[in-house]
Amino acid sequence: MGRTSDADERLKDAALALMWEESYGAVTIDNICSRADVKKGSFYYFFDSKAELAVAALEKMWETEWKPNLDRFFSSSVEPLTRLTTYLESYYKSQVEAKVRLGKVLGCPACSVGCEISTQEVDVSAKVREILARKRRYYESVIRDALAEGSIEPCDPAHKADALIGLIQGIVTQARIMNDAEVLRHLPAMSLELLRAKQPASTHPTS
Amino acid sequence: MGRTSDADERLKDAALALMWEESYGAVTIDNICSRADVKKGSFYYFFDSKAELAVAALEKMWETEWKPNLDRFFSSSVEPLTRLTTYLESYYKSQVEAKVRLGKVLGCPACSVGCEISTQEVDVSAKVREILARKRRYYESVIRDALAEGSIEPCDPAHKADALIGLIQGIVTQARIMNDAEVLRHLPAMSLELLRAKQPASTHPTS
DNA sequence: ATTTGACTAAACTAAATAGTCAACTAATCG
DNA sequence: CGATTAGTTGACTATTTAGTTTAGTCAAAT
Repeated sequence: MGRTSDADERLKDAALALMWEESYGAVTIDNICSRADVKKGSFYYFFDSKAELAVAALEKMWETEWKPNLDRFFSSSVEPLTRLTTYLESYYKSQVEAKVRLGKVLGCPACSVGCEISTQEVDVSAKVREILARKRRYYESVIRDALAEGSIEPCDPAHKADALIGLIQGIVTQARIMNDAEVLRHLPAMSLELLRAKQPASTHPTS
Repeated sequence: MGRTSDADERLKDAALALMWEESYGAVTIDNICSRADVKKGSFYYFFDSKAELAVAALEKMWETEWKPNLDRFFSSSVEPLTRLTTYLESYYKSQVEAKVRLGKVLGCPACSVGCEISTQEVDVSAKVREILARKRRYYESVIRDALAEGSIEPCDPAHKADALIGLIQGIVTQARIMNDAEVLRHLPAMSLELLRAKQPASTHPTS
């Protein structure tokens, strides 16, 4: 009953976008409200703090963006290594697009925000870790499937996943720091090499 | 003439420590002043803004910490791959120590701050990039020397350096996000594997 | 020893920011 | 319809923050 609203959704969208384009600390509640076209009173009607909104925004991002996207690319019907390379290629493209649209390479919001606030905001950190752990499963299953299929050299899947995640996150962060999407261009090939893929696998030519 | 002061040095030290333990955005000029035991009037006597101080603090960090440390570990008198592994092992130890001392894994200040402010503070970003580029040379020369020596499989040194830096930075960031220094434990071994070192090389047992 | 310039102290202003509140509006249900 | 619940608004306070000012202190060079 009563009236309904999507102001809370607009707030989550605005918060995510601003934290991503700038940083958690640089964004104020006023900024978020004004971008969402919501008054401060309404903000506090829905959320108690910026941290609480950030947690909700990250969860929404997972549910509406990351998960659907990952499910699409990491479908079991696709060859394991192809899941990975097509995903990373699309990642590269999306960062190129962001650079064109905003003049900035934004990288990964979970990693950026997580790195920024891990020593401060406990709840936000926990949500970031949770989301990164969910994403990890996709990578790990690629490795297991590739291993079963024999398309990569034998290895310990958990350790390889650590290394792969590290490499990807590191290169993505590098791209943000350098504000240069081209850093991401060789990421598919780098990943395959890290995994010791037996064949070149279907990656599009990369220079 | 006139008197001398080390207030500016204390400000740089305080700024670096705070940005590292928390984040660039979470730290205020008042925080820095109070940690450095310097009054705001003196702050503005030496620096125009937090950004300017941050640039000076990062440069000081390079000059007094990073460079001496890197020169020590990456001495040409040491076998190329041993330079890398001993450096990474000491990195692991220092992060374990930070965790004990502060209860927090801090990661790399240049990467954390760089990632946080790359879309906002132009001057600080430029300094971060400069410092990361200087550090890159040490990695690249390890790769070239290892290649010349035949201790790693043939590769393109520049591309390998990209991947190695990505991996290291990614794992270090991961350690900060997870607040878990153990993430760094296998970094020496991971790096050797990424480089395709021909022998196990002198790494202490890991796992 | 005095002068000069480097530095400090503390109190100040102005702006930004977080957070509150009570009155208001609109949708829904009986 | 009118009552109820859900959401909105703008004006409000209190605090934090950046940045300024001015008078004064101290150390070194002459």
